[in-house]
Amino acid sequence: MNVRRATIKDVAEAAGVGVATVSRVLSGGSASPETRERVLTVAAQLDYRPSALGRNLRQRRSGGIGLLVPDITDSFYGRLVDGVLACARSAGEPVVLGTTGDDAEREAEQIGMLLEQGVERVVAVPAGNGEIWEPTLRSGITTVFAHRPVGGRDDVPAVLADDRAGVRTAVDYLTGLGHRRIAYLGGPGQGQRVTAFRQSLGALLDEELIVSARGSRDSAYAAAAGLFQHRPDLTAVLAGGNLLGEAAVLAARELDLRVPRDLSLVMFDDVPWAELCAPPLTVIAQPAQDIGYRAAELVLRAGGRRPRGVLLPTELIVRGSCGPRRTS
Amino acid sequence: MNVRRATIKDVAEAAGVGVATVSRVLSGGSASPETRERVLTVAAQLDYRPSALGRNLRQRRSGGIGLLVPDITDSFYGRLVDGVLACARSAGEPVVLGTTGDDAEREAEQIGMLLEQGVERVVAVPAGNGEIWEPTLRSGITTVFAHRPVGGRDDVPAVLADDRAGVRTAVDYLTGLGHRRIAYLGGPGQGQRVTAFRQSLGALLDEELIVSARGSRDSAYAAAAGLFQHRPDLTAVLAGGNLLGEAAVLAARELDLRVPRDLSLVMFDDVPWAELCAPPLTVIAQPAQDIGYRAAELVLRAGGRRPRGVLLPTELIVRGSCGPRRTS
DNA sequence: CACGTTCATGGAAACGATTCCATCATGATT
DNA sequence: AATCATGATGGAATCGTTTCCATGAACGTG
Repeated sequence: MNVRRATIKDVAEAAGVGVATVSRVLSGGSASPETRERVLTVAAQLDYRPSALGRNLRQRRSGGIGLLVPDITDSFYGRLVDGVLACARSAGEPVVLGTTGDDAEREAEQIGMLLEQGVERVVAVPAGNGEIWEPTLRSGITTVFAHRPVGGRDDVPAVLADDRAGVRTAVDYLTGLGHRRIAYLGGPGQGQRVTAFRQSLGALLDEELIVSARGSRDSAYAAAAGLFQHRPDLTAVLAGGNLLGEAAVLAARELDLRVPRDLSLVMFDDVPWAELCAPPLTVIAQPAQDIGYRAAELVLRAGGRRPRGVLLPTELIVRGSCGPRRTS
Repeated sequence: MNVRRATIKDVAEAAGVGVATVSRVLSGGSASPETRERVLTVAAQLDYRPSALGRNLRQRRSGGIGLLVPDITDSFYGRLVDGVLACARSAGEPVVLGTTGDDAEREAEQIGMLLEQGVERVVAVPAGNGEIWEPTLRSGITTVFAHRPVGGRDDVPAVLADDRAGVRTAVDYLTGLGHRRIAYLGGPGQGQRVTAFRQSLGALLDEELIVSARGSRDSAYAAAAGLFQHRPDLTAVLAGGNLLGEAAVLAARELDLRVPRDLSLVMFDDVPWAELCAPPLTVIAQPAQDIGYRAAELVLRAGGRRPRGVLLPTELIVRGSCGPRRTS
C-alpha cells in the first residue's frame, strides 16, 4: 500500500555512481556528459524526486515562501494571494498561507510558526508596527510588504498601490461634483490614505468625518451607520476598501439614504459585484493581483541585494454611485 | 545581524543533560520533575523553538497540511480556505496552499509539489477523476475531499454540502412559483447537482436547459448569455455557484431580461453581495467555512482510522430574484 | 620526462531533530 | 541479601540531502 519513495542513494546505486555525483547532476553541477545522461535516465526510471525535507535541513531553510494576509475572505486579499501563488508556481516554490485578522499578536504568532518551519522569505500585509517587525527582520528573513508599508521601516521593500494618487483623484472627482462635506470611512492600517485624504481636502477637511473601523464586517457596518447618523449633513463618502463599501451601501439603504441622490459613494477596490450593485459603484481600482505577483517576485529575486519598493497605479472607474451635490 | 537560532544541542549543554532528555521533556515523554523544570527553564531562556526541519526529516513527513482549491479568487473557496486555516491554526499546523484552476494536470503538478515537500495530509477540492487520484491516494497521503466527491472513490472521506437537498429545495421553490422551463447553469465538477437537478425536475426535464461552463468568469458569462439567447422561452435559472450567478445577472441585464419579472434566478452560494444586488438574490446558502473546517478536522484527526464523510445542510434564503411565472 | 593544472568523482561530514537501546540507580519482592 | 522491575538518562543511529575535500586520471607545458 504505502510505497517508499526512491532516495538519492537508490539512484546512486542504480546508476553505479556516488550520491554526490547524483546531487551534482540534478542541481546543475559539473559532470561528464555520459555520467549525466546515465544518472538522469535512472532517476527518471525510478521516478526519483528529491525530498525537500533533506534539502531543507541541510541548507537550514525551507525554500517556500510565507504569505500573511489579514483576511482571505476579503476579495482584495484573495486576488493578492492569487498573484503570489501565480509567481510562486512559476518558480516551483510552495506557499505557506496564514491569516492575521489585522491583529499584531496573531501576526507575531504566525511569524513564529513560519520561522519554525524554516521559511526564509515572507510576503506580508503587515498588521503590526515597526517595533513588532524588528525581531523578524533582523532574524534574517527576507521580507516584502504588500499593500501597506510599515511605518518607520523604509528599509523593507514594499509593493503598494498608489493610494495617494487614488485618494486625490477620488477627492477631486467628488469636489468637482460640488461636494464639500466628504467623509472617509477607513479600515486598519490606512495611515497613508488618511494622510492623503487630509491633504487632498485642504480647507474642506473636517476631522469628524474621518472614521475608522476594524477589519470585520460588523465593525465596518457599525462605523458606516454611526457616521451617517451622526453627520447627516455629509453628501459624499470615500470607502477605503470593499468591506467598507459594502457596509456603506448597506447602512445607506438602512437609513433610507438614496445613492447617489442623497449620498455619493466612491469605494476603494474594484470588485466584480461593484457592477451588479444598484446603483453600480464608482470605484478606485487597485491591481491586487499584480501587487501579490510583484511582491512574490521581489522576495524571490532578492539575491542579497535590497530591492527598492514598487508603486502601482490605481484607476478611477466611474459608474453610477456619484452625482452632483444635492442643492435642495 | 543574522542570529543563529538555538538548537536542541545548545539547550542540552546549557541544562547539563543529553539531547535525548531535552527532546523527551519537550514532547511530553517521561522525565524527573527537577530535570523537566531545568530543561524548560533553559529552553525558555534561550528562546529555543524546535526546528520543524529536523523533525520533519527524522519522521519523514512534514506536519503541515496541503490545501488545493480551484480558485482562491472565488469567494466560496475563500471562505472554505478560511475554515481550513482556522482549524489548522488551532492545531498549530502550517497550511500549504495551491490552486488548480479546475485543471487535472495542474492539480497533479501541485500534488507533486506537496509530495516533494513531504506533506502527508491533503484537503482538496478535486478537479481530476478517480484514476488521477489513484497514485496519490496509494502513496500514503491522508486525503479528504471538500465540496465535491471524486467519482468512484467512495473510500476517501469527503465533506460536502447537501447539494441534492439544496437543488431539490430550489427546484421545488421554482416549480411552486409556476415555472416549467427551468435551466441549470453549472460549472466544473457538479455531477452531483446535475443528477439531483434531473431527478427533481422529473417530467419537466429538458436536457437542452442544462449547460456547463468552465471555471473562468468569461466562460461563465458566455454560457449564461448563450443559454438565454438560445432558449428565450426559459423562465427560471438555477446558477450553480456565485460566479455563475454573477454571470447570469450580467447576461440577463445585457439581454434586457428583467429579474424577476422575465427571469427568476436562484444562485448556489450565499455571498455578501447577493444582498446588494438589484434585485437581491435568492440563494442556496452553503456553509463554506464549515466545510473547510470540518475537512481539516478530519484530515488531522485521521488516526489510521478511516473516517466517514460529512454532509452539511444547505439553506434556501429567499430574497427578491424569483417571482411567479409570467403569464403574458 | 617531470610537473602542474584541470576536471570528474566518491567518501564523509554536516544539518537538527527523534528514538532505539544500553546503562545505572532506586526501591520492591522473595 | 540477592534478584527483579521500574524509571531516568545519555550515546548513537537515523532521516535525505548538499557540499567540502581528497583522490586519481588526463592533459598540456617546460
